[in-house]
Amino acid sequence: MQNTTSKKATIKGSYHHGDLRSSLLEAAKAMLSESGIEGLSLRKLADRVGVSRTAPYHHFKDKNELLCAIAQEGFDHWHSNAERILAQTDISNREKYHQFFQSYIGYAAENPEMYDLMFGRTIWKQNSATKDLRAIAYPSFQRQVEMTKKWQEQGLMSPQEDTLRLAQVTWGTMHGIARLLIDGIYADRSHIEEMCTCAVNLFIREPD
Amino acid sequence: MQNTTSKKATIKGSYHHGDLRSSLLEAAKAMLSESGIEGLSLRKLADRVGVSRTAPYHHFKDKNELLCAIAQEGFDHWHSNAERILAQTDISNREKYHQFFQSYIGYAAENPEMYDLMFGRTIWKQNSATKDLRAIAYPSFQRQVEMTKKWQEQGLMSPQEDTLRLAQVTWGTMHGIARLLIDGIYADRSHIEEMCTCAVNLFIREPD
DNA sequence: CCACACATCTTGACAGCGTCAAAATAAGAC
DNA sequence: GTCTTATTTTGACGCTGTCAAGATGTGTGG
Repeated sequence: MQNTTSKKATIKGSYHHGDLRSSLLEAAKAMLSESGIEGLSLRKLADRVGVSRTAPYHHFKDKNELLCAIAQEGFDHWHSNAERILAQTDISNREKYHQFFQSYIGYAAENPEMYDLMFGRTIWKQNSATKDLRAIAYPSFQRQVEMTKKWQEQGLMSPQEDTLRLAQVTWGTMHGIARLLIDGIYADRSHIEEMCTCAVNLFIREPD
Repeated sequence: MQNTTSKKATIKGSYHHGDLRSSLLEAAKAMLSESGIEGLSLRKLADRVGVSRTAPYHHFKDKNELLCAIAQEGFDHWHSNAERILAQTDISNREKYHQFFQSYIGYAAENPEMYDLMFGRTIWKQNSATKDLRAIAYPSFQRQVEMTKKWQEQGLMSPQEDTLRLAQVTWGTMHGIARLLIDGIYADRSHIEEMCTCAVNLFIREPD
């Protein structure tokens, strides 16, 4: 959209660069989707924005903090996606769940590198997630559990199963299919719809 | 077990080191399970085996080829595991599937770094898998599809679903749960059994 | 038995990475 | 207008994967 110069002119009350932090985030997101987490180096990022190698360190403690900040935006984006689907009132619960499921896989397929960052080992494996990121990510699963409970009460899902386990299994399925897709293992983008339908058939009981 | 010196003495008809290749593989597997893919560097590996930094390059074209060779051994290990379970004749089909499912998750939980290597993006994302690795990994899913077909015929799984999609979804579920576990996301080792039971309940129809 | 060919291993080098310390620069406050 | 503070840069260190060239040991053909 607009370049950094115009931003500088707009905000004006800023320091040397304008606002390096958001410029870095913007460029980093672009680099992420272009070349993945492995291809995102702080040096190339700084170069792209036009500052020296160590300039980013005054806005992010280290690379991990930058990655967490990017992931945060990813969660924001996905959450608004999910809310929009779940807020619908003119479709059946089954259809709503189907859309939710497919939209989750779709988000992963369309933003593979972002999804990998949000739900991959880079951040979560060695507990390197920022407090801010945790504050957005943790409620994400909590909501999944609550929704599962509601779906059970509505007779959409088996009421016999423990809610937490059911939520883990159903989310695990979405996560697994997403990962198979984005890692290019035995699954193809063109099969997304059929896979989702199949999964929903297994999880959702027929309406009475 | 035995150190390289004794191996050298045993095999004897070898060159400078004995057999560097298998020593490297052995040490690399140890380093992998100790500190993960990220912690496995060729230089530290060479140091550990007691050779110079570039010695490994005469046995593996590059790091990727070494990783593929390790993954191969992982597939071998898992396959023998799976065969043993599926060969049982004294238990019900349902129980057999349950054991298979739980054993898959168990393997991932007990060998998290190996699982990540075998089914993670490091190898598969940019099609960097060796021919040899492909020759072991691809039939692995093929077998999953064949088993799914058999389970459908036996009335264990829904015969209405397309076999390939069903195989993708059920394997996706195993893969997803495994990943949530080993990446430390919203799932705990102590819940493995319950999660597996829940998943099996969803996938397997009650016996008539 | 010796020389030659070859497999194997080592040393040196290069570019890239994340990150720290110290110096330079610009902005806002008094 | 000076001073404090925020921001940015330059220099450096150790780590990484990998290539080129040299050194060394092994097995083979004469």
